[in-house]
Amino acid sequence: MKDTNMALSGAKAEILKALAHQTRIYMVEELAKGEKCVCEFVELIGSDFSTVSKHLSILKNAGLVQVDKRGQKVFYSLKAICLTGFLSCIETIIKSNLEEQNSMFK
Amino acid sequence: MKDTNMALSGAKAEILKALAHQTRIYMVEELAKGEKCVCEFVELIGSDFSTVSKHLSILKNAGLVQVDKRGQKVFYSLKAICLTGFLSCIETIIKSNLEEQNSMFK
DNA sequence: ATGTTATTTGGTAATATAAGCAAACAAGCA
DNA sequence: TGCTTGTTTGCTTATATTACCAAATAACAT
Repeated sequence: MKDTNMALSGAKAEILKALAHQTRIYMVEELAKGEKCVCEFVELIGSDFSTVSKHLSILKNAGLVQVDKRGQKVFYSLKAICLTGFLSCIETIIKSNLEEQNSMFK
Repeated sequence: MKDTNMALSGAKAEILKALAHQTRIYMVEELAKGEKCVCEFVELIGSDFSTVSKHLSILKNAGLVQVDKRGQKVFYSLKAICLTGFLSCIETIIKSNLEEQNSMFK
């Protein structure tokens, strides 16, 4: 095992882990449409402030989103724009998986 | 919360979870160079057959890799080609994160 | 001052993931 | 038959993640 390569893979895994959660993917997809404040997410997702805030800080710490405080509110927006193409790759995979499943029943 | 959107995000999360592990990212990156048999991974990673086989089956079940049995050996190759661009997006994020950390000490 | 918006910490409890080991099982090769 | 290569299951142990609740703290607005 080449330690340097494995370490790099580990760093990449940390970022992917930040994204690999139903709620956080949903957040990123909502942010792809435009910035949102925390209160909007609280309403949209239906969890309490504490939970929503934790999810957002995980995305922030991974460098995937950025923060802008304006007035009383805190707005989050997408920082890593390439995430959009990223998620469309995942959609391609999901479609491909579904097609294979369907072809098993023909 | 819109249930249909959340369900889709959940499906995407399942695929990302399959990838969000140091060893499995390393495997995908090795497969990006070309196919490899299980025995090669066992030597490369240094875990036993059981562990390596489990990781590969997680990638296979997520639809990220495909299998080709030839002779005594089982060869794995990358199925979702878009994963390459995928991982380069992650690298961009890592570099960006490092630059921000560095600028904090100037 | 008071209310709104948000973050962070601490605690509990449930669930998920991971690694290693052992062993059973299967397929191809000599 | 025996060897190599894999897969799968069962088991144990350790660690991580998640959700929720409560409470302290902070910034801004009225």
